[in-house]
Amino acid sequence: MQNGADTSAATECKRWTRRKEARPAELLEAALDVFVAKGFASTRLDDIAAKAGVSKGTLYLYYRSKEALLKAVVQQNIVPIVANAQQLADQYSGPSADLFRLLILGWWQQFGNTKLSGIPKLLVGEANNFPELAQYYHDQVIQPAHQLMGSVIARGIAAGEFAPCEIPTTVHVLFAPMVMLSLWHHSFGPCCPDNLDPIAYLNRYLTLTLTALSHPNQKLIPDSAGVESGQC
Amino acid sequence: MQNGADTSAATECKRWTRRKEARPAELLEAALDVFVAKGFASTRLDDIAAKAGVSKGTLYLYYRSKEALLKAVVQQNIVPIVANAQQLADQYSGPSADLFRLLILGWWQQFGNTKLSGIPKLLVGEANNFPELAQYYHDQVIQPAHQLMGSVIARGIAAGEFAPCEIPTTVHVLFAPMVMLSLWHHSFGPCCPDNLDPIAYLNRYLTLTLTALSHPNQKLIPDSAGVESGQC
Amino acid sequence: MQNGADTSAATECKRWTRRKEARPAELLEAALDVFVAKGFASTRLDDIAAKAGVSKGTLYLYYRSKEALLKAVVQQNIVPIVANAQQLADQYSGPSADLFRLLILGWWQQFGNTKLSGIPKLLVGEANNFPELAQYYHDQVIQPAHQLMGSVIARGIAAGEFAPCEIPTTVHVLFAPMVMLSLWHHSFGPCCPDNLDPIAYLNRYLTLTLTALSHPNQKLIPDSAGVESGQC
Amino acid sequence: MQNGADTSAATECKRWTRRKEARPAELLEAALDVFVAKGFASTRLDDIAAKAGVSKGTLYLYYRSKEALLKAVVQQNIVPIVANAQQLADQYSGPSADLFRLLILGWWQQFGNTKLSGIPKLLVGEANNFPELAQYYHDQVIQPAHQLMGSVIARGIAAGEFAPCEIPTTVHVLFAPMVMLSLWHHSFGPCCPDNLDPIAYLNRYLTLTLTALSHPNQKLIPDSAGVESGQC
DNA sequence: AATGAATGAGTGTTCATTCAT
DNA sequence: TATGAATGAACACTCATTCAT
Repeated sequence: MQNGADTSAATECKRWTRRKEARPAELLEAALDVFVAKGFASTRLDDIAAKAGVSKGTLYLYYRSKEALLKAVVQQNIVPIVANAQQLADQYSGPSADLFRLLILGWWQQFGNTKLSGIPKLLVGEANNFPELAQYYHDQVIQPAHQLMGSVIARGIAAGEFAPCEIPTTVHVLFAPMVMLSLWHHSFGPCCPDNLDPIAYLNRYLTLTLTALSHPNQKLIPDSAGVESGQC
Repeated sequence: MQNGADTSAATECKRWTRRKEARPAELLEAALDVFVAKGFASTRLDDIAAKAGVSKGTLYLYYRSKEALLKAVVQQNIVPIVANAQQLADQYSGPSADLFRLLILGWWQQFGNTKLSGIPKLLVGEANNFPELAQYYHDQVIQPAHQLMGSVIARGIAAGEFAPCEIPTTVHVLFAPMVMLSLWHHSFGPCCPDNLDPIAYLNRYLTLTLTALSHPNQKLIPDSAGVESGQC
Repeated sequence: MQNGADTSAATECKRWTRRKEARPAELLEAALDVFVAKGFASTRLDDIAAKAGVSKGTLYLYYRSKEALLKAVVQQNIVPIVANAQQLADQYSGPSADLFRLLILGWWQQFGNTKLSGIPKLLVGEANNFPELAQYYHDQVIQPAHQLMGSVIARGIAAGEFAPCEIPTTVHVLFAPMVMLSLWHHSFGPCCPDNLDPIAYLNRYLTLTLTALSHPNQKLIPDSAGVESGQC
Repeated sequence: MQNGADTSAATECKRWTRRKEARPAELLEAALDVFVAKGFASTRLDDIAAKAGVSKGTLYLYYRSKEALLKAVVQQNIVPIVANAQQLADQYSGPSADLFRLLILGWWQQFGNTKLSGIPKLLVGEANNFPELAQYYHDQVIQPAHQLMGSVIARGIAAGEFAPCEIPTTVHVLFAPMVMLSLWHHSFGPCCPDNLDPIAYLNRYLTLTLTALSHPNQKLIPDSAGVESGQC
């Protein structure tokens, strides 16, 4: 339970009053846990209610439907994080590589190493079923996060730290390993003995990424190599 | 019922024979389509049957259950792919960077640019519900694929093309963007206007990756920076 | 909660006192409205509470259950009406046809043209579910009302104004159009463009009824015509 | 079970084939029974299924929803009846009073004395909740039936048998006792000891009605009497 | 081999009722 | 007295699975 507070005897006695205010957060936390563990469709509202220590009906006092619960989980937990990171970047003066590293490590501490890291799995799985939610997540999280990483890279290029490159695509590529770390943790990770060490993974990621960014692009694919798009 | 045609006895006979043998593959293809589009839980067997042009009961002549169908979809489609790639690598002689590039482009043509690319999304979403299946996929696909990429990198290091590095973690990091490309295509991609161009993505990925691999690692994170693992 | 006004202590006090006494009546009025509009089962106590401007819990301070509320609605509203009519009839001296007409018009003004007219629909719909309530309504309302109309007809026959007839059955027949007017108003009426004009209906009803009552019965159905009862 | 046929040994053996065709009718009959007994909202689909001897799921093979079931009950049972009556009237030559009587008695035998007589109660109770259904019933049943009765009265007036009158309103008034007989049967009737004899009721109704129709209207309500419309 | 009618367990959602405040 | 948060039983509806044909 993230929040270690909440339990001094003094506060405890105002149980009823506190409950009412705390309930939504409690429910959301339980919902997050179960959604992440089972996926959206396989989650039973009973499970969430049980985990939150309330009856099934209580859920409906706070959230209109199962889908609304999922939406709330996403909205409540995700949006603030990107804003923090943006602020950090705005105030930072120093080498862009350091800023990049700082942001990645911050991501790890505030998101990746948190139960919140289960959310991307949820959304990837349900994006087709709830396009509106996917859109929301894209607009509120992915797009700003990409924006942020892009601005850091641009900053580095401007300062001559990084080699010039096409930024949006670069960001897409460089974001992938972070997201995959989340997904792995909540999908194959638990199944596999060769458990991935996230710290080693992050260090390696940073090394590779910053090495790549700081060297001029090699001409690696001759123009004639012709990678062409197909169907699908 | 799927076609009103009461065709001639002759063709009827041949078609039936062909049908019988082709059935399992037809069913799996239909299942793949629907599973990928809706996710496991939201897929109705009715939909798969309808798409395959058979009755719902027929599915059970070939597959014991919905879960078995999912397993079959995965097994049928995935296993062959890695073997091909391994063979290609074994026979290749030439620069490791070129081999790397070849494998990535092969992956794109045989998997990423195919409806098979929907499978990772499926498995990520259901790994917790079907650990056995996740294990299977890990053992049969992920592990061999990582093995392969690892051997290519080792080959490059041995030849002095790539800088020495810790291989397993590097592979994890470098595989991530490929998988994410699949996932993106089947989750957020359809929702978002700034549609990602896969070819540009792959080119940028190769450039960044091979640049990083071919340069000695910078000391980017001072030992004192202390990234420490937490809970979760 | 229903109004933001924190009025002065003085009025506040008076209002509260008044409120307390008025509450049951207010609740019943709200209940009547909603029951009539939606039917018993489709009525939510929330709706009644909201309409009455109280919390749902308050309803239970005054009425044991939803069913009790329905009973109270019926009891509170219906009983007084027949008594008034009976009194009117007792005091009346004059042609029986005029008395008949007076009673019908009184019925219209005090009941038919009132939200009370929604009650018969309620009872018809729920009679099977609440036999005790149906019994109560029959004993307290239908039976006395029939009694009254019967006495008026008997009075007319005794005075030679009406032709002799079997009274109880006649009353049943002659009451039907009145009840139907209520029911129509609260069922098909609102759906249909050819809106029934109640006044024209009542006038026509009176004309037909009094014409029929004041003429000797024709022999309309030969004894041999044989209408025989069946099952059901 | 209305239809005494259906059960010879020969037909019985084709059980499966026959079932499929017979099912909808069986379900509708069960639905009619339960709906009439309990009202729409208080009817559980389980009850209908049990009464029909099928599982709950089977209902959904034939009817999309509870509401659709109600609609089907109404459509299947009601519409044909009016058509029959219209045909009878079209072919009849003879005194209009006799035709009137014939139609009323036909109504009794084909509808009033049948479980179908429970339908009006249903519709009156649910008209507000399903306006579309009410509209349908009005258009398909009430309106044609009124039309028919109106044409009979017009025929009588034209032939000099009946006194001239305003027909639509008259029809409304004269239809009421028939409908009420149905409603009574399925609401208060079962609760009350003074059980109404339908045959006596019908005879009395016919006598009163035909007496009224065949005499010139008395001036019963002086113009000054002023029945005026009010609120509601 | 193929069908599709039938099943019934399972789940999201509603709502009358209760009770701590 | 009044509240409204909480409950939990109840029910419509779904869908994987079965099986007589």
